[in-house]
This record gives sequence, structure tokens and C-alpha cells, in this order.
Amino acid sequence: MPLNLYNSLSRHKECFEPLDAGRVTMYVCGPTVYSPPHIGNARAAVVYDVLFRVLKRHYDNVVYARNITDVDDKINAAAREEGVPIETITARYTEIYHRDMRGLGVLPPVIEPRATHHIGPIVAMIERLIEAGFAYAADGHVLFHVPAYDRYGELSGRAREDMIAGARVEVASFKRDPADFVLWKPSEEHAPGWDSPWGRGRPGWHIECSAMAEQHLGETIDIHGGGNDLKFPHHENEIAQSVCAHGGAGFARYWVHNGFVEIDREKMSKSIGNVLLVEDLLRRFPGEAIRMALIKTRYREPLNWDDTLVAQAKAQLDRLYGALQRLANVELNGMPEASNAFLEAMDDDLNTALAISSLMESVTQANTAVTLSEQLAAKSELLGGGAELGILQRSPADWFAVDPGGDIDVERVNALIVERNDARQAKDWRRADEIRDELTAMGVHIQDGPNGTEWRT
RNA sequence: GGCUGGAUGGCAGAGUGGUUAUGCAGCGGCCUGCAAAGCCGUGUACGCCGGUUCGAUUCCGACUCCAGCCUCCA
Repeated sequence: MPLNLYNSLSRHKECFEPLDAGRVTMYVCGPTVYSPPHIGNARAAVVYDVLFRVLKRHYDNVVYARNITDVDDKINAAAREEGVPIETITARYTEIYHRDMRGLGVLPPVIEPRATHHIGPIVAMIERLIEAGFAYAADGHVLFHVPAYDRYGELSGRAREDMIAGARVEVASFKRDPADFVLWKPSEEHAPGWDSPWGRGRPGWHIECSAMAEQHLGETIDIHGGGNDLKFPHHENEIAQSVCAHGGAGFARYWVHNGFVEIDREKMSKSIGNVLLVEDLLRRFPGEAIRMALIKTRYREPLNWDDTLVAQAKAQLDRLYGALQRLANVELNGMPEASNAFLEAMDDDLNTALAISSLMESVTQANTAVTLSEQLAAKSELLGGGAELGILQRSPADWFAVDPGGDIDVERVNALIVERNDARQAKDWRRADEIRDELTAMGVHIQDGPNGTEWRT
């Protein structure tokens, strides 16, 4: 079963064939660390985490690089505001990013390059671009000359005339062409900067990714991922820089773009004031439920976020873990394996929604299984598929004990359950029901089963 | 204005040229002291108008609406 991916470059679903099956390379645009990650950042991280897991099933050696942009005007602004060096800001928010992504079950990438650790390669790449006639220095800046690269606009489907007609691009006097973009810009005396042939300054955003991808993954990489909004200008510029610096060799062979998270059908943004931070959501919901909410929808579609979405995701996980709980005593004798239906769905451009539905079929199979082999098969499918989605990897008991609010008095719950069962023994149904109502009011749901009374939040 | 991508039942969300998505919610039944969980059953769904076709929600064209990009942005 080959993996099919929608390639933004060709605008078609394509069969994925790596350049070197012994070393598959993927580069994803990571966060700029000046604030805590929001649910939109999380969606990107989760989507490429799932792709990473799928790739690892197909190939032994997947080199996944997700960068950290740790030099940027917004970082500078935050540092100035607090009166601290930028490293204080970037270290703080890098740590928060890692913590929050861990909370969502996102695996660390193989490489996590930082822009400030790659100033040498960045400068070297800019020099190559100047030498080859694709860039020029002017007024302390270095600019990429867009008309010098005749395939510019290929990814975003933009004609040059349209970009100029848009004319919202800042036209600085030193630009030879309005579309030219910055590779290097001068730093004011107190701003962070590095020495370069063009004076003390800092890299432009786009060149960082080109240089880091080259350094760690090579000139031509297999997959490049990022948010839909990065398609233009960021990814378009990366292509121009890398192709021109590499004598025309292709940059990324497959471009993957994830859709946006929306709130009330509009983009989440700071100016609208509708940003949802991952850390706030993690206080209210289990990370696994948030992750489930993010992968219920196909990665390319926009995702309208609200609390009911997470509630539905949690309900689905309750059903999944409920089945696993019933199979708790069934011992798998090998590695869990996802069903063919699941794998086919995942291999079809990460159809996570369809894959999850196949998991639900496994639940029904588990709940109706009469033989041990049926139970084994269902459990194997649930755990195997779950592993690829990054869910269902903890014990059901642990999942059902989840209490994100942290305000449930477990001892009291247990005492009430004992009291209620005493009442039931005595056939005092009225008292038993009173206690159940009390528990329900506490947010605790109980189930009387053959093995006693269990409870969930 | 230009460029992307969408429009599916109460909600979320797949898929398909003629046949059940799936989950939640609802309804009926089984089970239960009653519940819950689970099981079984159940719903005039495919934006609008044309076209192709024996037949279109599915293909083609126009239209309407929605989101994103064209400025930093996952």
C-alpha cells in the first residue's frame, strides 16, 4: 500500500516516492518563540506528528526537522518590553512550546534547528546567491531579486503582475523590484545582530528555513510542511532561495499544507482577540481529547474550534477506551497491528477521519466479540491504529480517572460508592439513588458491572 | 480585484456515478431494582441553476455563499 499525499505544488494527490528510501527527509516550519503556542500552532504540530508516524511505518529512517525561529522582530519587541536579552524570551517560550506539545502527545522531531545557531550557513547561502546574481546588497540590506528567478510564483499560483498590482508590499527605495524580499537586514545598535560582509545585522525570516533545511537535510528534500498561510510569501521565497542557491536543483518534492483553526468561522488571530492557548485548553480538557479534536477533521480542511468539538472528541475516546477496558485481561502476544481499513485510510493522504471510523468498527467488534481470537484482533487493531494517531496508549483506568479540573475528592467518591452499594444490598433503592444523584452532581458517573461499581468523570 | 480551498442529515465529519460512513444527540427495543455502559433497530442528507448520462450528492459549466492568502502569522 503506497502512501498518497496531496502535493500543493501540483495541486494533486500523488503517490509518495522518496528520493532515497533509506533516508526520507521532512522539514516543517516550527514556531517563532515569543508567546505561548495557541491551538493553531498545535494543529500544525499534531498534523506533521501524524505524518511523521505514518512515514516511520513505511520507512526505517525518517529525518524530520522542525525549526525554531528564535530571532525575529516580535521577539526583540518582547525582550525590550521586559528589559531582558532575547535568549530569556526564546528559552522561556521554547520550553513552554515543548511542554504543551508533549501534553498533546506530539513526538519530538529528529532535529530541531534554531536560526541563531545557523548564522554561518545563512550568511554563506546569501553569499552564494549574490555571486550567482540572484541577490544584491543595498543600503546595509541584502535582497533577493525576484525577477531573476523566472519560476517565482509556482507554488502559490501567483503571477508577478498580480503581486505588484496588489502593491501592499512595502516598496523601499533601495529595492530594484517591488517584489524583492530581504535576506539580511541591518540591526540597530542595541538590537541583536551578527557581523556579516554587509555589516552587523540579522537574517530575514525566509532564508533561515532554506539554510537550515540545506544544512540538515540536503539540497533537495522530500517533504516540506507548514500552515496554509505560509504558502505565500514564505514558502515561495524559500523555493526561490534554495533553487537559486543550488544551481537549479529542486527544493522540496512534496509540499504539504495544513488548514487553519477558526473560531466562529473566522481565523484565529491576536488582532481579533480570539486566540486560544494550548496551556489554557490543557487545563480544561485532557490533552488526548484536544489531539482527537484536531485529527477528527482532515488536515487540509479548515477546523472550526469550539468546546463541543472537544466534548465530542472526548466522547469518542470514552467509547474507545471503554472497549479497551473490557479487554483489559486480554493479553496481546505480539506487537499491535492496525487494520487494513485503518492503514488504507491513513495512506490516502492522512484520512484521519476515516481511519478513526475504522477504529470505531473495531470497538463494535470488540464489544460483540465472543471468541478470544476476535478479542485479540480487536485489541490489536485499536492499539495499533491508536499508536499511529498518537492516542489510546495509556491504560483505560488512567483515562477514565482523568480529572482536568482536579477538584474531585476521590476518597469521598469511594466512600459514597461503598455506602450506595450497602444500600443496594439492603434494597434501599431510594437511598441508593440519592447517593447516585449526589455523585452525578459532583460530575462523577457510575456504572454497576459484574466486577463491582466503576466510576468516570 | 487576483490566487487557493470549501458548501453533506439536529451537530461534528467521511465517502461514492445506481447499494449502511462513523461518532454525538434523538426515538424504539434488549439488559438493569432503576440507571449507566454495552448490544440490536431507527432518520425524505448531500448550496442553487443548467449540461453530460439509462441514472448525479458524486463528472462538466455558470451562480450564490463561506474560509484563507495577496502585510507578520500554523
